[in-house]
Amino acid sequence: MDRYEQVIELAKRRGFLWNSFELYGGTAGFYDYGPLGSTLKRRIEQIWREIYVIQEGFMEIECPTVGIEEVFVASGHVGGFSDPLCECKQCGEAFRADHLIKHITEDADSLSDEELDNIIAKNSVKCPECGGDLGKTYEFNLMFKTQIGPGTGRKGYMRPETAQGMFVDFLRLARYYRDKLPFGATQIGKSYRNEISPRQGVIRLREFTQAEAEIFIDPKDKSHPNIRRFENTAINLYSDAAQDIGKSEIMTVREAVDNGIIAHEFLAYQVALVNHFLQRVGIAPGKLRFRQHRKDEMAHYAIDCWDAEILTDRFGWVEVVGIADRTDYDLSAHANMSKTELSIFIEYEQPKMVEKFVVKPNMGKMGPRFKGKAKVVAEALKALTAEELEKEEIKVLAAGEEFTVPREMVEFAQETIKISGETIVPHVIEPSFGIDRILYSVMEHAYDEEMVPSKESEEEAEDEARIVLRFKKEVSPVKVAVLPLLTRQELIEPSKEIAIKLKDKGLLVAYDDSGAIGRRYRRNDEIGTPYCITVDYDTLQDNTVTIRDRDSMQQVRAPIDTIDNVLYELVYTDRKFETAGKRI
RNA sequence: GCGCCGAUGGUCUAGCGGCUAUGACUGGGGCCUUCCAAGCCCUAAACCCGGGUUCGAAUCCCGGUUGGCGCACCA
Repeated sequence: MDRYEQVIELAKRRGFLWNSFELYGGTAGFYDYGPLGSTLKRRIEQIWREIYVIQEGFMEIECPTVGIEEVFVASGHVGGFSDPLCECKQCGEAFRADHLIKHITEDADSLSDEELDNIIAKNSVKCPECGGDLGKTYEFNLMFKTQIGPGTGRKGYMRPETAQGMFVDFLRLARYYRDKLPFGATQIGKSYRNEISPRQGVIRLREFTQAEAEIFIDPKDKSHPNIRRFENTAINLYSDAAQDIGKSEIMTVREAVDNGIIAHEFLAYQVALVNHFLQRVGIAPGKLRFRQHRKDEMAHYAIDCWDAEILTDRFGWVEVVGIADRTDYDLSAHANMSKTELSIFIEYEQPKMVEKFVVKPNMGKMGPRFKGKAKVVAEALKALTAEELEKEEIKVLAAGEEFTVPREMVEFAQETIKISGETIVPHVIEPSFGIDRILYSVMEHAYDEEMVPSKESEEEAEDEARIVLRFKKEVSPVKVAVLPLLTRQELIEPSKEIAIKLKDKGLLVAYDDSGAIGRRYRRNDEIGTPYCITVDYDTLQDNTVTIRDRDSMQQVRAPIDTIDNVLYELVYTDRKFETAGKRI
């Protein structure tokens, strides 16, 4: 049993992850989050929100998971998110049809399926594997298609990423942020991709949770106002160059920027922020690296792109976050599609005075003379020089026709114009998180089997394994278990009272009075509960209980009346366990 | 999508033509129990689905579903 199997087995058994639709045999690529999984996921998302929404100030929005066709035509997903596949009739191997004819045509990737078939037939392209005949080319689009409304209603797609919602809402967002760059918006939600063959459990799903931020910045200023926060943070970088020698390198953010390893300060800040987030939710720092996209794997419009990768036992390095400078690609694409300018007006610190040659055709005179052609003639005039405009009879070519314009119909002058700013299309910095993958990684990195001496077999000295999920206290689904030492009414009653007190403090509490105390400790270790409170007979004498620490199995004794505050501080602040009570 | 290998209580598993289908752990109820999976009693719980072969199928064959691995794919 490898680590993956151990984690998945525990996850299934204890209510973290279940195969969806199991009752009906299940379907690949879908997972249910059970009671603990769902809670764990929410805790991870909550930390994400704390960092991106509260600290960074990128407000969260919520857009539909179904999108209309235009959105995904603009984003390129309708055309580009599918691949033309064609299969060998003999051996069944599937190939990218456009790749098969790359050596024959130049623009192979822009051809239709029919055109691809034609070229394949004309050049009698055969299966590269076995030489067999190739079948018809078909498009495999990775988006789930649906229909909006009844009948022949409008075409819709399940969104393959949450990002488009933020781009589509750009103008509204810009207004919300009062037209000041940089600003950003975030979204946490489900996205859908009809994967050809989803595998590897929760690593590749057909329905998955993304957390994305779209940060809009000034293309001419990619510094970050708060870079000092991370300047000296050391990060494990696996740059393009480092990949050539196959060894990542730990360096500070400042070094990475100064040496041009990360394209610019703003992107470097985002890389550092992701690093901070992943470690806070419990990813082992030694199993985390940032890999730069190679020149040939990066999207053509992107300036620089880094993937956060986490080392897992079975799958090796798994990509969990992508951080990219996508330039103005997305906004420009939607601007073209929607025929709406998606830009921001940036005011200069000092208005610029610009000398400009201005041509002012007198439309009141030109209109009657040139009728319907007046507009094109006027446009043509604007392109002329002062010298040409000074002639008595101005000859101008417009719409393939020569027109003669009398001098008095057009004025021109050298003018000084005040320009107080300019319109720019912001660049987009996009950190995009795969929450499901992060959740699995958090579980795997938290999973630990520890050998502890067994009480019973002292002579044989047979140790037994203690399974512990060493979650960060912040992310553990259950924060504290309350356990009467024995199943006796006089201990049960005060235990339940303590549980209520802790719930009132907002802590997720488990109460358990079945079985021997040791068994209950182990049950809670297995789901990563950081603290157990035990009520014993001393409690009835002096109103104190024991608090047991999951990682060290040490106990302290603390009074009941402040137990809720103590637990809260242990879980959510830096308060040390040793300070929680008297060491036993 | 192709190829190879698997699928038995909640979990892990035995069985490989002839049962009332092993066993362990877990779960529930009870007894006992003063701090790390103790003991005793009781109890619940499974042959992935559909066809076929056979007197008889958990077992053999075919198809499907599903899981793992390899290939392809992975904006």
